[in-house]
Order: sequence, then structure tokens, then C-alpha cells
Amino acid sequence: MARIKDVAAHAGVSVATVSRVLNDHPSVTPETRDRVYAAMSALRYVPNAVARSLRTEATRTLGLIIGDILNPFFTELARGVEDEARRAGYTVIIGNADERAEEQDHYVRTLVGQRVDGLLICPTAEVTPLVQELVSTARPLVFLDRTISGLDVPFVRADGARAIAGLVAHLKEMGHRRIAFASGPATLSTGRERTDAFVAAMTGAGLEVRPDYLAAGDFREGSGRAITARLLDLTEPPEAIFFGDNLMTLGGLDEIRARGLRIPDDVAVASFDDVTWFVHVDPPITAIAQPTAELGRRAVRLLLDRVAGRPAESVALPAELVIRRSCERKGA
Amino acid sequence: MARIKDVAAHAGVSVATVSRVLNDHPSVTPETRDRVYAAMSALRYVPNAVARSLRTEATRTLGLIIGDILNPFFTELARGVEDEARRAGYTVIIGNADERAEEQDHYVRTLVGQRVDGLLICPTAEVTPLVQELVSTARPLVFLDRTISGLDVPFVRADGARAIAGLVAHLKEMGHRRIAFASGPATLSTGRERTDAFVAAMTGAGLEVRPDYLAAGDFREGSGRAITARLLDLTEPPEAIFFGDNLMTLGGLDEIRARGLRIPDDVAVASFDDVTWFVHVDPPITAIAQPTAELGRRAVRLLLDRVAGRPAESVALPAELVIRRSCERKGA
DNA sequence: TAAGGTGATGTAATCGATTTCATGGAGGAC
DNA sequence: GTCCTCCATGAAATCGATTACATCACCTTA
Repeated sequence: MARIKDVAAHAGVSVATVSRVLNDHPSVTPETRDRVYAAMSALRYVPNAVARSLRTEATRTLGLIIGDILNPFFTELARGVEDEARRAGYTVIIGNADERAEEQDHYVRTLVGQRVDGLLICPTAEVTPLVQELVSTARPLVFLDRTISGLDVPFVRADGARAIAGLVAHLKEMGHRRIAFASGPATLSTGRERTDAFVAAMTGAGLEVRPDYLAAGDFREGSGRAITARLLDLTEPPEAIFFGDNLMTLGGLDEIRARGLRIPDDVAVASFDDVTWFVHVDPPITAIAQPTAELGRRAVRLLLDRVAGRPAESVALPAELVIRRSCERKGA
Repeated sequence: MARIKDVAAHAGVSVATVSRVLNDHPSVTPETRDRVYAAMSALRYVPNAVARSLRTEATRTLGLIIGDILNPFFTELARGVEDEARRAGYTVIIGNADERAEEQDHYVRTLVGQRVDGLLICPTAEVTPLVQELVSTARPLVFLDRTISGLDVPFVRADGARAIAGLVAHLKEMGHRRIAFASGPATLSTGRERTDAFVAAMTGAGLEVRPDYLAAGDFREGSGRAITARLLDLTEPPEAIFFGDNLMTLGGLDEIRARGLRIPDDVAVASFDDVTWFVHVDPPITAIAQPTAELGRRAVRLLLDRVAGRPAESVALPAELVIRRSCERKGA
């Protein structure tokens, strides 16, 4: 491939001049600039970003480590990140941790090795030594969706407490009393926060929180299905099941359907996380919608603040309850 | 950050020796090796991939340009690509073309600038000058999902012809005669191929292909909805609509639901592309499933063949018809 | 006209790794 | 004991850009 040296020779100038043209330096005459541009296109010159990054110590690249690329929530998050990063002239490298701490660490290592200018992480586990170390090196870092308590890292997350309270109130109004929550893992902030909010809402509504109605899954389809099976096998099964994310909801629907049960007559269903297809399910699923893409965009802005050395303030955006028909009154 | 020079000083050796340790060069004594490793962890040394790439002219990075990151088909494709690339020790940079040729070209430029070792493209348009140029520079390149005719580039795609014939036969057996196809854009190979296969299948089954039942969308939700509206407004609307991809199906379902029509009594529905939630729709959607993740994995293998200078042979994997209940006999 | 300033351009150092070639010492063969 | 070989290691060039500093021509101003 053509190098800057070739362009310089072709245009009859020095490499410094070509570099100046490349970087829009003001002190280049229009004629020289034109000659250089002509040479660049004649040689199909594409500047070597690797060499440039080595010299400038900046890659104009951000790393994003998501929990699970097959989860539409993370996909939409990634979309928001992409959009905002593009707008600011950055490229995003996405790493899929597949909800495993080792994979997450693998990508942390790779992305640090690639010298990304900043890192956006949806942490997969409580905290790994590598992440700990990352924090102490003061590298620009922002947690997204999930946080790790005790670490001084800015974060962007959705706050679902109010929406969960609204959901519990709705369920109560619809006559449901025995409500179960199939949450995410307690090792994740989102798993804990949603459980806490659920317990608080139930207590606030004067409903009993039964330990056997509180289960922790892993935010994936399989655990949603397994938990649903266990709940439905109870001698006194719940009247309603609230799932901690969209994939667990999908698994729950699978199990309910496999048993030939009807929603909401046999069991009501609600989901934390809204996805496009919920309106087409029979019946349409009541869900708590997060401002997903906006979370991604805000996270990028925060991260670029850190990259620029500005202070960054954490953000929590409210989630909203979307009532459909999967929690209606029994027999309604 | 610590540099190789720092590690060398700390371990009391030269940078060459540290580099040898880094690259598992055999001629380093175990004692030296240990000293170097100790120095590396003491200094929390992470090799600078940027510098390494500049010197070795290899980034161990692949670029993947997909059509639309919000389309679960591409997400799953990306997952397959990721997995296989990881296995071979490569990192993947994903670019989202958002189905726009300019965005695609933007990512081609960026990724070539980053000097990725190979490029996987799901081309968004017939052919752009930039892609044309890319082909002529003999850079390792593989087309994925979609191809561009006339270019000598290996590709990996799904072959849906047989499944489409099966679908048409199924529809005919169920008593449907007036069948419409809401395809993707004619500028994309997948749009054309599916249309051709549909027309061939209809003709083969002795059914009439009415021009007003053949519409081209853009593989996104909105066009699926718009086409459905237009078809249903016809004085003689189709009895069945076959959608060219999962997002268009989603849009079609939206429109059908908004009109209060029932599936399959008022109109039958089928989708090219199967997605997890189709089983939960009322009624479950009959679809043609592509071996999506496998397409991604095969594409990476092909691309790595090219990177290694080996010949690469294009692949077409068969798609399969999955019959559910959205095309059942009218009134059944 | 001479001094000084300004603006365009070039020379060369630099970023952090890899790799070629040189070097010196240990060990084996005679 | 001498010579040769081989192996571990080091010195220095290199990849392709950016940029500090030097240089030179030309213009302004006194």
C-alpha cells in the first residue's frame, strides 16, 4: 500500500507537508494542498491509522464490552453507543463477554492492548482483579447498565424502582396477590437492584414476599424457563411471574406454553425490559421499558468527558411501565 | 504505561530479549524468561498492539460490516463471526452500515485505515466505487449473506430456493392461491434471489404471479408495514403474504394487528428468517430458518484462508422451512 | 536599503514494538 | 590446548505516521 513517503514523492513535497495536508494544518498553500490531494487519490492512499496512533498515543477508538450479544437489550445499547461515538468521530470495538467473567477479562486485556482511548463496560461479575487494576490505573472507564459498588467509576444505568412499584400496584389492582420475581444474578447490580425494588414495592403494597417466590437466574433464556418450571411446580404456584429481563421472559413464555397454560388466566406475566415483539405475543406482554439507546449515548458522552479530562457525573434514567394485557384480572 | 524498554531495564536484559519472551522464541533460557515475566507483572506491562502491528504489518483483527445492527439476523451472524474469530485468535471490529451505502463506505475506509487483516462485508448496495477498488487491490475480502454479481469475491450465503418452494407448496396445500411476496430491495442479491425463487416456485406450482403482489421493501420494519397496508387495500387483497425477512414480517404483523385482522383466517403470514419469538406470536409464525451463526463461522474460515493466501471456495448453505400455524387453511 | 517578521516547507527525532545481524562465551572434538 | 560450533543475548534498523525546530524566501517598515 502507498505510504506517506510515496505521496510526498509523487507530489514533489516532503512527508511533513503531506502530513500537514492530512491534518488540515493552516500553513499549506492551496496549490500545494491540491497537488498533495491529487497524489493521494492517484496512489489510492489511505493513511495508516496504526502508525498515526503510535505517534499520537490516541486511537480514536472506544471499547465496549457487553454482557450478551444475543440479548436485544445489549444490541440496542450498542446501537446507541455506536451512534454517539460515530458522531464524535470515534470507532467502537465491541466485545461480547457472553456473561462470563473470563471473557470479559479477555476483552479488557485485548482492548487495553489495542490502546483504546476509553472503555465502556457492562460488568459481568462483581469485580475481577483485572477490572480492579484497570480502575487504579485511572484509564478512562465508564460502567454501563450495571455498576460495581465500592469502585469510584462513573456509570450510566436505568432506574426501575418507580416503574416496578407501578407494576406491583397494577398487579395488585388486577387481583393478583401471589407474585413471584425471577430476577438476574445477585452478583450483578441490576439483579440486586431490581430484587430490592420488587421487595420494597411488595412490602409497600402490603403484599407478602415469599422466599420461594424469589429466584435468581442469569438473565438468559434457559434460567427463565427453569425458574418458571420450578415456580409452577410449587404446591401453591404464584398467580403472576415478573421476569428480570427480556430473555428470561422468553424462557418463561416457552415453559408456560409447553405446559399448555394460558396467560393471564393461569398465570400472569410481566417483563423488565421491553422488546419490539412483545406486542405480538398472545396476549401482549406488560413490560418495563428502559431508555436503552439513550443509555448508550449518555455513556459515550460521559466517557468522552473522562477522555478529555473533564469530570463525569453518573446518570440514572427512569424506566417506564408499559401496561399491556398479560397481567389482566383472572378470567377477565 | 510501561513500555518494553521499562521491562527490559527492570529485568536487566535488552528489549530484544523481552520481545523474544513475548513471542515465545525458543532461544531464551528459563531463568531469563522468568526474570522477564516477573518484571512484566511487576510493571503491569501490557504489550502495545499498535506498535506491534506497525512493525509486523498484521493486526490480528478482522472487520465485519453488517447491514443493520438492530436486525437479529445480523446480530446472530455477528455472533458466529465473533466465535470463530476468537477461536483463531482474532479480534473483530463490527461496523453497522444501517443499510446505507455511505455508511458502508465509511466503515470500509475506517477499517482499511486501521489495517484490518481481512474484511467481511454484507454489501448494502449493488456496488460502490470504493468496494470496486477494494476488490482490485486484492485485499482479503469475503461477502457474507449478500453477494455482488460480477465481482470475483468469495461469498457465504444461505440458499433458500428449496425452502421457498416448500413454503409455496405448503400454502397451496392449505388452500391459498393469491400469494404476495414482500421482498427486500432489488439492489441486494438476497432481495433478488428470494424473489426469483418465489416466482419460480409459484410458476412451478401452477399459481399465478401477479405483479401487484410483488413488492420490494428495504428489509426493515417500516417497509414491511407499508407494503402490507398497500396489499390489504387492494380491491382483491392476497390471501397470504410472505415477507422477505424478519423485520418486514414484524412490520406486517403490526399492520395486520392494527387493522384488527386475524391470522391466518383473514390473511396468512410467512417469513423468510426465523427468530426466537415467532413461536410466541398468535398464531406461531411459519418461517424459513437460515443457518445464521454457521454462515458467520464459515465466512471467517473462508476469510482466514484468503489471509493465509490459500484459495477460498464460496459456500451456500440450505435454509429450512419451519411450518407453524400462521399459514393454516382458512377457517381451520 | 537593511532589519525584522511572517509564512511555507523541509529535516530529523520520535512513538514501541520486531527482527536481522553481530558478538561473546561455553562446550565438544581432535 | 586449540579450534569450531552453537546458543543466548544485545545493538541497531525498521514500520509509517507526527511534530519540534531549522531554513529560506518574501514582504513590510523605518
